[in-house]
Amino acid sequence: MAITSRDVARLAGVSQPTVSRALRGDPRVAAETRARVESAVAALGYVPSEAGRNLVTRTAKRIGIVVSDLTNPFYPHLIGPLHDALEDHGYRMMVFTEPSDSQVSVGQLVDGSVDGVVLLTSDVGSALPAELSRRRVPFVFLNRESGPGVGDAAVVDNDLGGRLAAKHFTGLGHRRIAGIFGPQTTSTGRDREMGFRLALADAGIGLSPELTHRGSFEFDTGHRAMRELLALPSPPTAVFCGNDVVAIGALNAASAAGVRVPDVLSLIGFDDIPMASWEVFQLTTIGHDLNLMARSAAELLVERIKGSSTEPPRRIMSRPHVVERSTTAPPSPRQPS
Amino acid sequence: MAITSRDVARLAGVSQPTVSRALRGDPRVAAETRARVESAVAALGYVPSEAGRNLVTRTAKRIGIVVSDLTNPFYPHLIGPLHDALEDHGYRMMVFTEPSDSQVSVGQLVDGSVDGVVLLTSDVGSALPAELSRRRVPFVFLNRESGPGVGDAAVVDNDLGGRLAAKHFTGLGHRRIAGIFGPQTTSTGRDREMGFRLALADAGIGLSPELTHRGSFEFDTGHRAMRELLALPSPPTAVFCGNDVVAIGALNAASAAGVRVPDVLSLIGFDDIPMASWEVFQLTTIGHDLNLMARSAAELLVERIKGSSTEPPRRIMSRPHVVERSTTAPPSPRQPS
DNA sequence: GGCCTGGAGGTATACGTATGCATGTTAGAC
DNA sequence: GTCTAACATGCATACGTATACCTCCAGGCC
Repeated sequence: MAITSRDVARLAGVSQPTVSRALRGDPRVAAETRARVESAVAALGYVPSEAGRNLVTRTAKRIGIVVSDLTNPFYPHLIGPLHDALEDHGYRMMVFTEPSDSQVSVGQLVDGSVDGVVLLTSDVGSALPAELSRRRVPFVFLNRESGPGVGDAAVVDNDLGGRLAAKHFTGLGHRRIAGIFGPQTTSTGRDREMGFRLALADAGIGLSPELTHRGSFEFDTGHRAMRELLALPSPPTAVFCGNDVVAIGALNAASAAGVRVPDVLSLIGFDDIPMASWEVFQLTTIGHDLNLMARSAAELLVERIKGSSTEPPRRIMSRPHVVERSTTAPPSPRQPS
Repeated sequence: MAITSRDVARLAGVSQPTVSRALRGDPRVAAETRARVESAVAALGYVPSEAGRNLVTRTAKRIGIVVSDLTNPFYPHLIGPLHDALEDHGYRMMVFTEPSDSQVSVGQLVDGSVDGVVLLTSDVGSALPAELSRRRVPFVFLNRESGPGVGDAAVVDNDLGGRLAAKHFTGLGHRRIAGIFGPQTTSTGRDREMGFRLALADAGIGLSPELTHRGSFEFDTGHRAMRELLALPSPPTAVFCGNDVVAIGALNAASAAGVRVPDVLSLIGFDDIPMASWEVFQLTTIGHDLNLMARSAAELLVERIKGSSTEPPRRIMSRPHVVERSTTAPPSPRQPS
């Protein structure tokens, strides 16, 4: 039914392998022959079957992307650049969305249908990376990692980011400070919290349990936690959020409660997604280059695919910085510090 | 290098075809044999090569998704449910992102690497659907369509949605009304504008050029257009936006200009994405079931793949409704109507 | 003018799976 | 006890491409 290279060969009056060679740019085929093949290809509208090619080359030119939730506004900002970077290398993108790594059907990643995998939402200690290693399927962590030295990774210095947030708050004079952190089971959640806590401790400030919230990196996490924080007898004057999406949830809860930001409440997010700069938010945040991080992951993965699998893991860690907007200010004098 | 069904066969003491049959659930293989095969599979960690399978079955169990921009907050709300619906049918998802249909490399869609295609961002008159038809690659339009009867489609009644918006405005007493529409080259942009204009005309209200803006369905479109509308000597009291993302851009511009919504300005969006219900927006909008629309598209496509390609195109059109929140109110008495 | 070199393309085959057909074995029927 | 049918499995092959290897031919060199 479909047109094959054999049909092209017949029309061009050559053998099937010559068609293959002509199309792959093999220098051994004469210019005149190549032209004949190409016109036959055009005449028939021939497109090489990738199944045939995959089988013989043992290569799919496809990369799997494992991500837990596409509707979270954060991930598209990584997946977009990732798609483009992979495309530059001739790879196409297959998306696998499951609530957690452990629910990803490993078979789909090790059946040869992808040449490599990008892990966006792996938990600490996830079994998936180990499984991929065992099967010799190249992979790279992007944004999150499941542990040190497990594999190539493109991440931001989360610890430093947490510290920067803490210093920004303490520098403004805040002392009653809260955190709405990401899950302890994620490297981003854990490291940002750790950096934040350590830098607060340097300033002699502790983080009591009532001022500590944790949850997935979603709008609702920030929204719910902020409601609870505002209901405290003595609410915090400053809140650090695990990422921008959480911060925006918090900001909405504050807005709903009629709490003015930054007058009575300061907020810092993390990531500097485009939404953070929208006028209604003007979110002060810990920024880093998402685009670059995604491209770095693509580069790491492509090199891992090309190179030997025995090279030690590489880690590209970018440096975050404070992006000051309008959700941070000195604590209100009305509030006792 | 990799483990093949032949290795499994050797270990289980059967022939390669028996392994294939055992794994595919062929009733002709004895229970005892099946058990032996299965334990050999487990012992070797065998996973069938999908390239081999694809070649012989002429099927990839993969669906291509063509979308112009993943970072637009709207599309993930379709792609998420779409992914899940396709997965329910055993299909995996390949994402192709290009600024426009015409830049999608058609070869990647007709080389047998996908069994069908979902078109999310086709322009009116796009050549891609025709090309897919010609190549007998099943496809379905989701949200947008390139023309009537071109192919299966899951869409919302955009014309009705536009009418509902107009009626809501006129019902509140607005007479100086503006529109920030989507591109005329998209079915959603065109039909929403048409319905809106027609219903306004029914109420004896025209839409002058100065009150008509158009642009892609992005934040910036709404933002820029709203700035211009607010700079008019006599700004509109109500603005209908092509979709929620545009409306949120407009809302931000209004916020930046210190224009109070809905006191002096009413706004209506389209789609009712989750973001529309955030407290800082509380956007009145034309709602419909995005989840259902995505699932409908998946069903249409799967049936098209299974069935004959000669059946006439089917079109599932869902009915939108007004979701009233806090961006609409009667026009301010200060404003001369 | 024989020999060698290199260019151009053909021949044969492999990739890993699924399946039509042939084969062998066993049990049931008469 | 032979014949047959049904069942379980093996054999052969096809899917469409890429590539190692071989062949053929022309031209240059001595």
